[in-house]
Amino acid sequence: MGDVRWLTETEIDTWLKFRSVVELYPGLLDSQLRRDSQMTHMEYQVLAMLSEAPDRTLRMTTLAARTTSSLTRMSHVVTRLAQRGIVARSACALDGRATNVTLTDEGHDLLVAAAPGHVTQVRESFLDALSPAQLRQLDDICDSILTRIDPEGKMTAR
Amino acid sequence: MGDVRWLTETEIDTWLKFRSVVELYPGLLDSQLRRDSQMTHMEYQVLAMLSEAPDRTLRMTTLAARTTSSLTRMSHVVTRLAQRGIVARSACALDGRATNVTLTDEGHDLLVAAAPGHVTQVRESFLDALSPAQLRQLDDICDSILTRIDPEGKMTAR
DNA sequence: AGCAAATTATTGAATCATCAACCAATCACG
DNA sequence: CGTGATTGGTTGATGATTCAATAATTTGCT
Repeated sequence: MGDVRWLTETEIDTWLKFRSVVELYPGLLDSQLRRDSQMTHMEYQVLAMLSEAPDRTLRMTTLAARTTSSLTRMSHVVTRLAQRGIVARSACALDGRATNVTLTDEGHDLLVAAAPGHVTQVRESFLDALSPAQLRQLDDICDSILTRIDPEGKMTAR
Repeated sequence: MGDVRWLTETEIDTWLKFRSVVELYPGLLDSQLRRDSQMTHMEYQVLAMLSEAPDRTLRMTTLAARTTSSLTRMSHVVTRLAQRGIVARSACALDGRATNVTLTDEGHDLLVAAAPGHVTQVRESFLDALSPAQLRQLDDICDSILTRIDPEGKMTAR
């Protein structure tokens, strides 16, 4: 239990900026997708990950890991998407505990319709805001941070 | 209405990492503060900003801007903090529309008790994860992003 | 002065996330 | 081969955030 190392002025500045970004960014993504495509960013991410998976199907745990979601949260998200006919749940033949989630055709149509707006948002607020050098720097920076906050890579599996 | 510029593989990689960070980070801060100090990160930020203000008092709008919060959200947060005796609302003498929010002594004690744990969390998950060069890079990167997502600086006033 | 527009803030309903508790299936290992 | 531990997943209650609507005050203009 050593003493706390308080932050310097410079550290506070950088920290508060970073804090603003992580606090503001999720809401930005949510509001564009909600407004234009009636879905949250987490829902979009689910559709995107399923659309790239074999048979457009993934297990709950995998889906949660690929979208940085807790299993609990994913369960609620999938319940809502299933009620809307966007995904379908099914039992996994290989493991009786597991649940498979499949993207329906309807869900795929929804993703196709939502993608341009979302990609444009990502370009305008992120990719086009930074130089190629900054993007490379940020890639490394995110690696370092993720190593600290999710050492096992449980939440960030690819 | 031009065509969408889809993302390259490299862009997708960087984007998904960044996305993971912004998605994971707020929850990390919340869970440490909730566990150790019975408050959310937004509540901590309110206490921190008030503690540095003259008379430990700020107007709602200023408080919202300094904590990257909407006014609506801040109104709810302040209602809860006031119920717990951590802050006090009062009318602003200069502008009949405005509300002042003041940190109580009890609130200040709570902040003092919570600060070491929070600062340690910030060091371990952020400042100590990055080199001095990376911190400088990230400072610039955050400036660029914030310019895009909050051009007027409405949410990020200091 | 007088009135429209903008600013400041609050409220209530709906939505979403988190936490704790739980259940069922599989694994590890004596 | 059985039993305790682990893994995979769901549920319901609680709490926080957003959205839309509303109200009161001030500002800008003529």
